[in-house]
This record gives sequence, structure tokens and C-alpha cells, in this order.
Amino acid sequence: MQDALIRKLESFETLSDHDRAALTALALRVRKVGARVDLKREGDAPDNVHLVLDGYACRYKVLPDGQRQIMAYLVPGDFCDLNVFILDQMDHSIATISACQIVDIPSAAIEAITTEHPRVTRALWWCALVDEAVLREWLVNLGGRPANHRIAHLICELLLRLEAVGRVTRNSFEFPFTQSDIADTMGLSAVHVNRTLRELRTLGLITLKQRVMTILDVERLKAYCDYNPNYLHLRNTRWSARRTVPWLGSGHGG
Amino acid sequence: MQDALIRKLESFETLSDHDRAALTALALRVRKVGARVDLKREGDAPDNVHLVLDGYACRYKVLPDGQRQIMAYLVPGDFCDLNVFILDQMDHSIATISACQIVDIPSAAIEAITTEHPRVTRALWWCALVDEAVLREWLVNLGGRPANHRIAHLICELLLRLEAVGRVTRNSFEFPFTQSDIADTMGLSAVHVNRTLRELRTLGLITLKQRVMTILDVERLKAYCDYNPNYLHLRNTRWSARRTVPWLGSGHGG
DNA sequence: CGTGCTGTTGAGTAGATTCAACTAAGGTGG
DNA sequence: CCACCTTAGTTGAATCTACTCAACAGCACG
Repeated sequence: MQDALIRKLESFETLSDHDRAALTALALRVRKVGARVDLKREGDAPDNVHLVLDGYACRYKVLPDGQRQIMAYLVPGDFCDLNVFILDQMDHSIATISACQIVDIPSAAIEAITTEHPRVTRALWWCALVDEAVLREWLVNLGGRPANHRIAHLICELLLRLEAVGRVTRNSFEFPFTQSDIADTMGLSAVHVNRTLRELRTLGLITLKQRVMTILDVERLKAYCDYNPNYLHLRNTRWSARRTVPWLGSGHGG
Repeated sequence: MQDALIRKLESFETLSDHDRAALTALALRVRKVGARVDLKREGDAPDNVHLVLDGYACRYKVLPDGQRQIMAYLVPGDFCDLNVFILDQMDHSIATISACQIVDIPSAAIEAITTEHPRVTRALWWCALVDEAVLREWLVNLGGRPANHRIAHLICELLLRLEAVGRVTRNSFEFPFTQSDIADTMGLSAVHVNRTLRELRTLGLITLKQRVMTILDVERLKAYCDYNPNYLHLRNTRWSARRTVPWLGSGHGG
């Protein structure tokens, strides 16, 4: 199950065996990290690039009043800090949610792969742009949707992102987040998250037990929150948006 | 006043005359666009790179129920779409707020400048990372702060960003946003924005008339909303965070 | 001199919060 | 093996922040 990154990249661009081998070679220094551990703290100087191979992590900030805001979920195949080496210091922290496998990649190794593998370079660019698009969609979520749609939207997004890295089986996936985590993500109180999850359960849209989320009716859940996956820019998956020009795969990667 | 971009980049990295000349040469095709005009619509295919030379614009999305969510303000010196040429289609729209001067830059010109000017390349990277950091901070704003702090925070951010491009005089700057714009930005109703602005005026923190925002007491306003400018990663300005290693300017741009 | 957009203010309402009590589950040590 | 402790989840009641609806004032524009 170490191919999360490759699977994700291939949901955008078809890679050659050579490309895949180069990516696999990045995962030399794999490290196991427990749940609820800081990988990086706000103010730290960037060092290596970190990649989540397995498990869930998040970006977060803590406000002066102690309030925590989670700004991103990092799932297998996601980079923690692909480009931050430009900056002097982290402006947010990164912590594991569940136990994780993390790869430390020297930024020189990233530079090397990008000079030799144009398709991989394009795909890494795509990663960064999608991360930003997800951030924008979360902003829409917090700014424009009520609590029940907000949480449904998050669940839809996780389904698609996890499916792109092969972590979904029969519409079920690992869900190690506590209700407090979701509250700090969605700008809600933990109590209200509890009631909202109950609503989604009562409506027969999801079940959630033993840290496993199951979506009972994907189409109904998507309709419930008007979910539009275009911002994930998935191309080679069953969720890909219909396009006028299905300019698929085998890119000549300029 | 065409040097907004250069000024902004120099708040991160000192540039040579040669670098500056190359950047100035980008602004060939300048275009005037009226207020409230779409520059790009969701679903469009990316074409050129667009740069705001003068005026204010925004990124936004419209939800199925007609609700508009603004996700970013673009001020002089900001790129609309520095890297989106990787993607097949825009996942959000971009519109002017006030009348603007926009430069259309062929992506080839960007590629050319980045191969020849490593300091400029680093600085453009920095732009993209700061844009993302601003987005994260906005998420914190919507998720974690009450309406009054939220709006105060936005005003503080605009002050710093506009100061970095020379658009602030005696703590005053152009503020062409309507209260509805602010509402759609901050996830509030226009009525509540009105009352909140009145609160800030009553507290003697700001004045706002004839589309000009004046901050009466910058330190008090920043204290009011616990403003921390670290996410803007400004280095060569009076707002720069104190650093242990002031590894300033004249970077050997690797 | 109306028309439309922006801003302002009041009144009633609703969605979400806080506080609080309590249950369930998991882990630890005697 | 069970008492104990801690964390996560659940539910009720009261409160509050922010919303909706509505009316109106100021101003620009044709």
C-alpha cells in the first residue's frame, strides 16, 4: 500500500514505468509516527519535504485564545510541505491525527526528479494546485454552507480523495477524526457536530462506528450538499468531470 | 505606479536592476477593465497569466442557491493565475471590484524569465506560497473568529498588503468593496457587516467614507483582533517579524 | 425626477453556542 | 480481575450571535 502518491498522480497524468520507479525511490527514509504528534510547529524552519505514506494528518493553527483551527487534512499521498523551503519559517503547524508512516525527502531529491521527469513535475504542480483548490473550497464551505451541508461536503471530499489513493472499500474508509477534530475543522462546536452527524445518520446517508465511515448512498449524499468535485481536478477516475476535450493521459509533458 | 509587482517582490528578496528590467518588460499588453467585470469564469480553460497592475479584483464562486463566496482579494501586484495553465479548467471565477489595469502575460514569458532570473523565480515562488498562506489565514478567520475580529483582521491584512505595494498613505487606502462584498467574503450577512463596521467606527478604530478606509490607530486595531502578520512572510518592510537569522537580501538565488 | 444601488436601522427569528450532566469505551495499576 | 481514570460521545436547556425581513435614507445616473 505504498503507492498512494503514484496512484494519486496517475489520477491526473499517466506515468511511465520509469517515472514510477523514480517516485518509488523517493521513499527511502520511512518513519512511523504515533497519533496526535506534531510533525512541524509554527515558527519552525523548513527542512526536508514530508510525505504521508499512510495514516491521516492535518494542518492547524492555534489562536491566542486557545481555539484550534484545522486548515487541511493530509491523507496518504499528500505532501506536507512540498515547496515551503522558500520560506524562513512555518506559518502553521502540522500534526498527525492517527498513527502515520511519513517519508522524509531531501529537497535536493525533489529537484533531481523534477529535472529528469517532466511528467512527474507536471503532476507535482498539479498536487500543489489541487491543495490550493481544496483550501478554497473549504473556505466556501465555512463561509457559505450550513453545518449539515458543511459536514456532508467534507465527507464527500474525503471519499473522493481517499478513493484516488485506493483507501476506500465499498464506500467505507478509515475515519480517525474525533468530533472535536471535525468541530475545529468546520468552525463549529463539538456539540453541534455531534447533533449534525446524528442528523446525517438519521437520514440514512452515513454510518460511523469504530472509526469507520460508510456512505450508504453516495448519490444522495452528494445531492444533499450539492457536491461538485470539479475542484479536485481528477481526470482518470470514475468521478472525473465530463469534458468537451477528454485530452487524456500520455501527455507529452512539456 | 506600475511597480507594484516589483515592490511586492522586493518585500521578500532584493532584486538587481537586471531583474527589475526583466519584470518591467512583462507589462507589455496592459488592458483597462471596468469595475464588476469577470476576468475569468469557472469552467474556462486557462490561457494567459494575468497580473493586476492597478485596482482591486477578487476570486469567487457562486453556489447553486445563488450565494456568492469571495475567496481572495487581488490587489496591485497580485497574479490571478500564475500557475493554472497546468489545469484543464478554472474551478472558480475572477472578477474586478473596481476599475483595473490588467496585464496579459503569455506563459512562455513567465517560463523565460524564470530560466534566466533565479532571484525572480524564488520571488514568484514566494508569491504563490504567500497566496496560499493568506487563504489559510482566511480559513482561520471564518472558522475561528467572531464577526468583529474577522472584519478587523481583514482590514489589518489589507493595510499590510497594500503598504507592501505602496498604496497606503498615512494609514489610508482605497476601499472599493461594498458591504455586500465584505459579507460574501466573511461569510456574514450584509446587515451584520454594516453593524460590525459601525462598531469599529464607534470604537474609534477606523473611518470609512467615500470608499477610503483610514485606520485611526493601527496598534489598537491589531491588538483588537490579535493580528499576527507572520503568514504574509514580509521580510524587508517595517512589519517584518523579528528573526533569529536575518538572512536578508542579495540571495544567491539557487 | 424617478430608478436603482448602497447603506442604515429596527424587530423577530433561527442556527449554533455554552454549560452541564451523564454514558460508553479504553487503559492502568493494585 | 476489577476499581479507577480519562477521553469521546450524547443529550437537554438556556443563551447568544448572526440572520431574515422590512422599511427607509442618501446618492448617482439617466
